[in-house]
Amino acid sequence: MKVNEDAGAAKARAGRPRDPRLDEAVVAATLRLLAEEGYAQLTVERIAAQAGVGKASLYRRWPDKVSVVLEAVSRNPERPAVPDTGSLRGDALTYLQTLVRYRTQHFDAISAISGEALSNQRFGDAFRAGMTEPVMAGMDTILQRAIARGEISPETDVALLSSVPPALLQMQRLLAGRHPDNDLVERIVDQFFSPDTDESELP
Amino acid sequence: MKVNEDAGAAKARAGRPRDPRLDEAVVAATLRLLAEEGYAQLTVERIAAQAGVGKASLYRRWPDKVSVVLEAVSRNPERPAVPDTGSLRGDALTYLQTLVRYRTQHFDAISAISGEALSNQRFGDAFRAGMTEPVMAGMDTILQRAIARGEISPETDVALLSSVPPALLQMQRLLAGRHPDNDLVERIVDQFFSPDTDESELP
DNA sequence: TAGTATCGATACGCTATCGTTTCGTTATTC
DNA sequence: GAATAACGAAACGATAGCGTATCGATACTA
Repeated sequence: MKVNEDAGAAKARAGRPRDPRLDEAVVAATLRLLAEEGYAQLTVERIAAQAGVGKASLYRRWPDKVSVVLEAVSRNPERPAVPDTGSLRGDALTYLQTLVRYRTQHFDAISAISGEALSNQRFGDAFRAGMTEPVMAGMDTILQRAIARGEISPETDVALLSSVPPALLQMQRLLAGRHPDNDLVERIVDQFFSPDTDESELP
Repeated sequence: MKVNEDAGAAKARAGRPRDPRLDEAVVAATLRLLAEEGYAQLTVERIAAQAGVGKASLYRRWPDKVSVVLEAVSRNPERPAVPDTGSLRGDALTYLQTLVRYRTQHFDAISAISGEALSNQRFGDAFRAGMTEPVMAGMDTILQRAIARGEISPETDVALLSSVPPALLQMQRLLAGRHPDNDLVERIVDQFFSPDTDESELP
């Protein structure tokens, strides 16, 4: 079932080879424009100009504009390691602060296409690939460990609780118009990931 | 400081008067198209056709397409009364179930412009007018009452907790692709608006 | 050295859609 | 009944943006 001589080897063809840095430049430019100006303002010409790339090179790699956008937002950039500080509060704080620090632009770009995600299958899949996978998976791990330690009830709705940080970070961004900061992360952790600060179990 | 003869009275002019039902038809059509097909697919021609209205009548009322969209999403439709069942759990359950039942389309329309809200001032304001005002205000009242009754700590971050239901309902809509139902509302209420079901204060 | 594929730049054709205008008709005031 | 303004329908001009094609230059294979 061999596909082609160079399908696996990926080398040895006549002509000038493609510059792999152009792929990255286009993706980065797309994310930046999406985050800063929104999907409605996004044009192929502006992506190419922002990336310092000719339109032809872009269309050599992707069949149309939508495909560029979908790949850009569903690519998973550097994923922060899930911390293991020994407490739910510590883990959540560390993880969320790292996320906020390194992935603000990516979150904004995802938000910029969220409107289309409701009515368009491909955008919905890209939204999930860019949001669920990298964010909620980490929170899930953190919560499972907290349950194993006995910090929170085994009946905790982990899936629901995992979606609280990304949902609130995005919502506060929309409501307040500012990027989330460490203060907001602390409020979220205090309210939702600090077992029993005000009620019980003080031994 | 009189503006015009009929500015306040709003009547008594020559010629056929405008039909106020057309305003409603345009707004309703805009919300429906936004919710079902997204902002990127929205055109003036389709709004007019969906509303059964000529384009001229639309442009007689609004200066451009953006203004139509902004008015449609920031109008506040029927606002459900804030219930007073005597418990946080009962209030939250009743209020959120009513919201989910009656305002799903409006929420989806708001989501459809949320991408633009990040990068465009006017859309940001419309998002807040259509989301913050009608939803979080009700949750705020419910939580203040719960604090007064002693159901939850006075140090509860009310603003943050108020934003959990709309944020989670929208997020789950994006993640799961289905409209929120009573089951999801119950999970949210169980997890975030049911004081101390699994820890303490059983007398 | 010949052949080929990529590069940025740029011109091109095509389509979609905005916002305007015109038409004959209808509702209201004077 | 004359004047006026809104009504739906439809044609219109203008523009923006997509995706393609062409250019000379460049980088690689054979």
